[in-house]
Amino acid sequence: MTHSCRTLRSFSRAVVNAHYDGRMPRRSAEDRAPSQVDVARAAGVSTQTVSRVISGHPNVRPETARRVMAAVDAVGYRWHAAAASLASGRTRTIGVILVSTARYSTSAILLGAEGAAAEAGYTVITASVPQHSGPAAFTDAFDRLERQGSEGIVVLAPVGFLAEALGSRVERTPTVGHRQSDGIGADALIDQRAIARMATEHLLDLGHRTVWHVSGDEFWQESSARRDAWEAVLLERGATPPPVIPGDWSPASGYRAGRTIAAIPDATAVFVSSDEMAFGVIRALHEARRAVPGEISVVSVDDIALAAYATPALTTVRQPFEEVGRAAAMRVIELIEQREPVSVEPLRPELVLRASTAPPKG
Amino acid sequence: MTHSCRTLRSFSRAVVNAHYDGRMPRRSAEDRAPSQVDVARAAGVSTQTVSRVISGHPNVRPETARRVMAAVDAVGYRWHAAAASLASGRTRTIGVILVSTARYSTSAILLGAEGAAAEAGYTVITASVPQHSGPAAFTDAFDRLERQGSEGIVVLAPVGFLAEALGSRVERTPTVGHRQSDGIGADALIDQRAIARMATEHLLDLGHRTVWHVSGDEFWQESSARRDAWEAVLLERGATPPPVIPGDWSPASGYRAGRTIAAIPDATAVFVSSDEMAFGVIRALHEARRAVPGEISVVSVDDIALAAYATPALTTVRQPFEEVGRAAAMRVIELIEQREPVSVEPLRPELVLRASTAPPKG
DNA sequence: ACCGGAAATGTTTGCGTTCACATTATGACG
DNA sequence: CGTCATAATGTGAACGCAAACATTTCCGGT
Repeated sequence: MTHSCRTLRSFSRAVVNAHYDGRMPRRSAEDRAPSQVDVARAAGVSTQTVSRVISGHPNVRPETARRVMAAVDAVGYRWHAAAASLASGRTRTIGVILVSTARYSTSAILLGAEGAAAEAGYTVITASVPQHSGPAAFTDAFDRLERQGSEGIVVLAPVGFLAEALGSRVERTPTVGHRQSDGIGADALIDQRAIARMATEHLLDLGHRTVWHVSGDEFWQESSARRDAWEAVLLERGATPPPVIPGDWSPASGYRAGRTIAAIPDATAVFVSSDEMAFGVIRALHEARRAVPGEISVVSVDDIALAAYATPALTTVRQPFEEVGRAAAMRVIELIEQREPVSVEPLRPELVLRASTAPPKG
Repeated sequence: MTHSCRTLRSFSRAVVNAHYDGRMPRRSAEDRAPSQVDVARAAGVSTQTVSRVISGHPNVRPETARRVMAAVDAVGYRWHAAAASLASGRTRTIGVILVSTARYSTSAILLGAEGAAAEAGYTVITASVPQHSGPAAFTDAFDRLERQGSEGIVVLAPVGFLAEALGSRVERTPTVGHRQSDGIGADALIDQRAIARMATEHLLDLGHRTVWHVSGDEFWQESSARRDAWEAVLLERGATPPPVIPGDWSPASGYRAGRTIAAIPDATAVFVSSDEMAFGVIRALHEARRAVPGEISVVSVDDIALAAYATPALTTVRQPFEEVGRAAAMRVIELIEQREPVSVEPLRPELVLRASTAPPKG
């Protein structure tokens, strides 16, 4: 790898390709892969007809198509995506920006997006951004995806500064984020406030006087959205919102929060912003001999596969992650193809009742 | 979407593009995006020089490079990946095939691969395959990735039939699987037998007479590799291997297995093939009033974030998922660039001692 | 048999880049 | 100060495909 001209650093990072590594000799005419020209010759038709058959155009006689496909097999032809992109101006590729923290939700959303994209004939390329990155990392990732030809981009990282970080980029490349309030042209994929509302109301409905809250990583917009909604519900119902106990999505942070809660004598109900944190919370409570749900009820968010196998099994608000991914991908594709959205309904979270909540004692 | 010629179904699925959806008008000369020609004109150099600057070739005078980059900014030039691919014959893209089940390991490995690829200047495209798919789904995914220009492919699905399903494909496109025994040209990324060995020996060393085993989904080669090694260790140490209790990686299957184990009076130690299943096992044991690790020790595999927050905290054999992803990506890239492997060492699993194992009573 | 319109196919051109090779500038050395 | 090697730049062509447009074939209605 030879890099030249460090002085260029100050210029558009969006353009420079840093990975020069020697020339690649052009293949000689003999060992070149067969092209549509070869197929056309073998089938006795024009290259255009070959192109039409390959890309599924109508108006080709079945018999001709059959001949062409036979020729394809005979010469071992393989479609060349790059050439097609160059000629057509289309790549049928969407980019996904994800934060590089391994989590169930990450893979579920990505899988959903990939599936939906594949069904629509699109390919997904990914770019990851280190956790807690600043705006620059996001613009870099965006630029990388754009340079690879993404016709649209899904940002699976609802961070507050996204809209300003991306700036005018979102005008030339359709972009979808998690949330409407990102201001990047997408409808809300899932109503985070509804999640917090369902969780908080569930605890209040059970008879708890108030509900404590372990929040997620402040880096994520979900965290503040849920916190705000939780607070709003409490005020609405005449309860006093206790101070927020900060978390960062990790089980370890949940554990720390759990120790805090265990030390609060009159705490009887907690709304924890993720299942993983809830595991930590419950373990801390357990170690402090505070029974769940006997003394303290816990409701969380996500409904990961393990939620049902916590002790006690977690009552949680399910997020349809895969659907979120599907919806995001479908929405960008609609934007790319300038179609009307099939659905503008936000996805519905769902309260899954299990064993970690109960009415307060007495 | 118009589809024609169903009769073509029988021909190479590897070639046909099913997603014709009307023509896309070619953009007129005015609103066409600026190309290297425009930059060259603005900078007063040849397009070749522009190309050299953009792609980081050496042998360009710094002053010239600066002029070119200024022109790039001035005209708003953006590099066109497809055109470059066509001209150079290289796409700098690797494909990843993954099984569409959302799991921690999936995202961790993928993130690792994406990170390593990005560092080497490669882009990652993904194709998912439904869980429990037959060979056809894998070849389809492989073909999809190839048609998009993947220069190499990472298969994150160590299924037994991979080698035969992929057939000669792996000769033209460098392919890396999880395991050496895939026979698809990759070194073992992680030694599954070592995992089983560490887990089993740990329990035996604690003094247990024998070790029961809850296996993973038979679809995955890991399952049988671990089962074989577990059995081998037992025989080696003069213990009698009890019958395998089948699981499928899910917590629910672990729970079922746990109920089975709870009914076996003399079972004192279990090697569970994944942390998620271990949660299910432990819960079933707990419900059956069988103490862990008091009566029954449990050791599992993965060391997911939640492992430390199970009750009791899971003793488990950690798999370095992200490193696996990195190694896989680096290995394909080495194959693509025909370089010698930087390292052929398989990744080392690691036994993480926590609270779910103990010596047998008495 | 003739006509007209649609279906089927062919011809030409251009997409934006990099390669191979050609040429010109630069600088080290005798 | 001329001579080379080497660095720096330029020229022309090719990459494989689809768009646009041109042409031919087909077929139903008269």
